[in-house]
Amino acid sequence: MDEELLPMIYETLLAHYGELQWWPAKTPYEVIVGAILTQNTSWVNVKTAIANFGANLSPESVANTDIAKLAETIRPAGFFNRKAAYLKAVTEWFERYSYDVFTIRQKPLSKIRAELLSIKGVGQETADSILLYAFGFPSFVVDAYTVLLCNRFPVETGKGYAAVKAYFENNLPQNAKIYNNFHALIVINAKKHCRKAACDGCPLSETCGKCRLIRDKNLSNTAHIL
DNA sequence: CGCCAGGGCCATA
DNA sequence: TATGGCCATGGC
Repeated sequence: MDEELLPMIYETLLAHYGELQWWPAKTPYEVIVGAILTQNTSWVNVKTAIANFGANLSPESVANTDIAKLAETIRPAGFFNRKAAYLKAVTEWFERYSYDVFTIRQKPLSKIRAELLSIKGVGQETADSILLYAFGFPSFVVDAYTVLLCNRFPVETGKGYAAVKAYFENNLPQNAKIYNNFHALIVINAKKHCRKAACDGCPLSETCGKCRLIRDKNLSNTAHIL
């Protein structure tokens, strides 16, 4: 509908939080591990699981770790039996490139994305998170917070992961740095303001449908009292 | 106590 | 293609 709405949301969040250049991880491989572990799981639990690796958070170490022990290491992240198998699978894929991010970055985005999607345990969001945050490809990440945001603004993205992803990529410059920041900003802001009725102080309160709803309700309550 | 968190797989229709 | 059950922990 409004061609400028999405860029406006981005600029508003950027002005409020600044450049994030995100993913809380020290290495690309740690991004990969985090992307698997955070599937339907709070980041607090993921942090605990990652801390359990100690100095063994490397693809070589994971490849050489017994899967039962790996599962025990990541236990706090939940779904640990499945995720241990997923970590093994994605690490095997990474090994095909000798754990070398530079080599991967020379390949076409579409090829790497297809390979990631063929790995058991790597769906679209996880694939895009890895592409964008571990490797720096311009591949927009759609998550639950992104859909939440879209539902509260008059943006006609269409339904399904691919449609939402395409909407963002078609209405923003195709730029990894912007995709990186925007998704990070969406997550940070949603965690801070979209839970319960925590719209107070939300930088998007002027245009967000839910923020406006709550504001109008409060106004009518006040008016009623007066 | 129940709900849910930066999903994805698999069986079923 | 589209649901629904399942996986599991920890914070609130």
